Amino acid sequence: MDYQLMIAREILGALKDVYSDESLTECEVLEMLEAPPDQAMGDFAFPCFRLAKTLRKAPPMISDALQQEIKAPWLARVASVKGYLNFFADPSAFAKDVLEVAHAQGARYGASDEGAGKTVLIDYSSINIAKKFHIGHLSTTMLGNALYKMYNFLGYRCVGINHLGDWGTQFGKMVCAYKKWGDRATVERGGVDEMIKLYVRFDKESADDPALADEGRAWFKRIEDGDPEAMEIFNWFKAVTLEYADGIYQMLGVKFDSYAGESFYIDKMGRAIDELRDKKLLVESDGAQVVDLEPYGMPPYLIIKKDGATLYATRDLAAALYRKDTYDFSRCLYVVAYQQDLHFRQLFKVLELMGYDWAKDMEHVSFGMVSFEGQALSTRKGHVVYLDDLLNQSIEKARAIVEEKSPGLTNKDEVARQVGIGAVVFFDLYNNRIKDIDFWWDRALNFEGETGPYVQYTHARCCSVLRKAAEAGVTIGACDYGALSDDEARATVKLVSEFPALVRSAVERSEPSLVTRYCADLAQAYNKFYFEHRILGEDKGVESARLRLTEVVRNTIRTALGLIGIESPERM
RNA sequence: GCGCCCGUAGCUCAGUUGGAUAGAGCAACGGCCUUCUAAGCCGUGGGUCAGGGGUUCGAAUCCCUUCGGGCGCGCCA
Repeated sequence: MDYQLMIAREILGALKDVYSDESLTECEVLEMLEAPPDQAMGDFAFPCFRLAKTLRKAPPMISDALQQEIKAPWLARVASVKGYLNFFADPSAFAKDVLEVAHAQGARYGASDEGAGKTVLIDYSSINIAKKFHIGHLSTTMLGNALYKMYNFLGYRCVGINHLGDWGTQFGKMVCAYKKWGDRATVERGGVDEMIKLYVRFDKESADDPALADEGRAWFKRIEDGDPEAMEIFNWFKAVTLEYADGIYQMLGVKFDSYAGESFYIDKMGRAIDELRDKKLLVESDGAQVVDLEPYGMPPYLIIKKDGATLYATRDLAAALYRKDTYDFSRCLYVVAYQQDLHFRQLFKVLELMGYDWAKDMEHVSFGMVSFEGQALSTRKGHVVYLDDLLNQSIEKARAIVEEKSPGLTNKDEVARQVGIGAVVFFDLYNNRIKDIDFWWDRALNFEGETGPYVQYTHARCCSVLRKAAEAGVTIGACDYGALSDDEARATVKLVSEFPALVRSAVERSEPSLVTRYCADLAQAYNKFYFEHRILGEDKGVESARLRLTEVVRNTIRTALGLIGIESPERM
């Protein structure tokens, strides 16, 4: 039963009976319902202020009158307070309702098939070839991963795309450097680090050797022309980078359906350019071909350079067209840092000017910058934190704590990995994505308070209670839901009831942090409940109800953590 | 110079899209394990919601403005 809907109907009925007012729709009343700031004030609230105008009565008079009129067996009481109509659900009936539904749906609680038949494209992580994975790449990777799982949870078909940065003159330089100074075995052994060394050396030496720079450009030309030797080296570099990245993706539990990156669109740009030309959108400006966006208050979108070469923007446009043709998406998300805000506004506008109404289905899911101890990240200055270092340190710390607190565990390595990585991912997804993150080791590796380990710990604690119950031969029988009328249980049940709506809200706003916060809130509510109330060994009905609550909380935490890409160990 | 974003407790941040007394965590101090995991729970202190004006019954939230910070503004990606 949907309490908010039932309450909305009661309100509508009372409005009709008392004032013969039928100006509000069910939907509008539902929208107006809110939660009181304090649980003691009720479970749901209806502010009567907006009605004052149409009814020409003071809000407190309206709430008083409506309060007199509303009675329902599933409502413990209705209070009229300063213009608010506060509804108290019968705690027993409410708990029964929420927990039985959640229990019945199990791991599917909160899920749906509302997205059935629709496809969502998510462009995230999008690493560059021959570059290391550092903390600056974590947000796009984990945000995209979370959105993928969240949309999936609601029944959408998702396509995760790692739009590789695998095109540009720098790769000519790299191949050139390899030909000059590199050898197969060294790169094979050193991987990406070795490629970077080659690139740095090339950069240094070409600075005062124009001939070398030309040579680099020539090698890129060979890549463009599909020269076998150049391609072999280039593709090999790509494979090595992907293998390295895959190690990190595996640690993070991240997967992609496509690795079609920039190079994939090289032969697909012509169509985009032709189309722009046909639609008379391409104009010449200082020798370059651009789409004029002046009427929309934006700088021109550069499609072809003076020298005839294409740009990143050209490939992004080609990619958008290709993706729509190939996947017929209903939404297409770009999980990219906010620096590229203008670029995407331009891209979407150009698509709109091309006459594609699906431009409105595209969204730039932007997020903040990462700095390290107050300073901008800089690979060149060595002012970076590589992701494998971060994850490994976190796992190491988790391992030490597991060793100390749970020496008897048989799967310490697995738990340390789950907790260590969970801490990092939770930290990354904890704040609104638009916030900049200043990375400090002690913050990222904090395992206390509102952190991943805290939530995982609560999950393990639930598991432990349920395990103890099973070991003692206790099963969940008829529940005395009246036993869940205390403040702690009510708060916990309320949070459980809010989970399905919360997931939708997180998807609507492309904001996984809502789920992260929710995990912390639910864990906190349960921990308070756990501290105040004995679960095992109580009267059968009470014990059953509390076990049911414990089981549903465990499931909900596991589901919620799963949505943001964090595992839930059963012991820790 | 122009555009976009941000400014809430000492620090990091929430704040249900305009509602009731602005909340968490960290840090500090004090308390709680012979009973279900103390990676936990409770308590104390801490606020001109950057400043000013406006709209509204009602503003941290919307509008204007000033200040402070970040990012971006053609041949990189």
